[in-house]
Amino acid sequence: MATMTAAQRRAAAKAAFDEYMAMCPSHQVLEIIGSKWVSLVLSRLADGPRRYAELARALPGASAKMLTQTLRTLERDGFVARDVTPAVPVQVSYSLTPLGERIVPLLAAIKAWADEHIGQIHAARDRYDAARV
Amino acid sequence: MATMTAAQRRAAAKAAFDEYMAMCPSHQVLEIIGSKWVSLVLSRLADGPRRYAELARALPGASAKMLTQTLRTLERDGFVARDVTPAVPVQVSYSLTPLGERIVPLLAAIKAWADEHIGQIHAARDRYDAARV
DNA sequence: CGGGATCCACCTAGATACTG
DNA sequence: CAGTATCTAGGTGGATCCCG
Repeated sequence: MATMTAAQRRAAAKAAFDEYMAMCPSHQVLEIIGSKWVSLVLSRLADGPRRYAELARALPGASAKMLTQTLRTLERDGFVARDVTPAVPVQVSYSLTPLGERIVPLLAAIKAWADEHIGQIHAARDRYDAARV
Repeated sequence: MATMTAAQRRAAAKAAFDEYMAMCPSHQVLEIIGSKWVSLVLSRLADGPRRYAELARALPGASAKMLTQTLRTLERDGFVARDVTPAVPVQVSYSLTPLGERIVPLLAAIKAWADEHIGQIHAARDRYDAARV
């Protein structure tokens, strides 16, 4: 119907925007590192290769499913390598690829910024929350 | 029961880990900027103050609810300022605070990294996907 | 204009159980 | 050891209606 033109136009704009978002490199990277367990896993692997169970022990908050999912995604994106040693029982080791090592400094930069400004963020939160009690 | 000791120990470790995560500055910052619309809103405001409707038009993919929610969170965290001009109808303008301006370079660094490495990520994805067809 | 409130559909993450 | 499969509850975002 003609009465839906405005809605349709909005839908088209939204679709185009979604497509743009999906293409935007910085948003894709943000989606990767913003994922809950990625930074933790990456920082563990930055110290050297780790086996699955070692990662699981180091990250008690992550369920096996999430850990596997995180590792699969990172493997797919080329940040980590998965090495299977056929043995009984099998041994699987994860390590950073060159690309994975290149993102470590970025993570470090984010951490440095966070450490420097987290106090201001908390102060702002306290102020905001106090204002609307 | 004594048989639950292992499970209890895991639960305790998870709780401690969750608490640590909640405290970790870099994870908090990652949670903020990893939020879907934050980087877009911030980049818009980096160019100067914008009114609510202007932001909504610039971000067709965001529903009014999400835009409001994003702006509220950013305001609470001290990144943006909300200025209300009492008029009929009322005018609300959003702008970056000094803290908000300080995060712009970090976002720029992420963008630079993303632009430089997105090709490798896509190549890795293609390789991974092709390998398991 | 700039939202708040409400309801709903979807997706995700966790728990559980099983396997090579 | 290193996962996979299934089920389900809870959270998240969208749509809609209403208000100052």
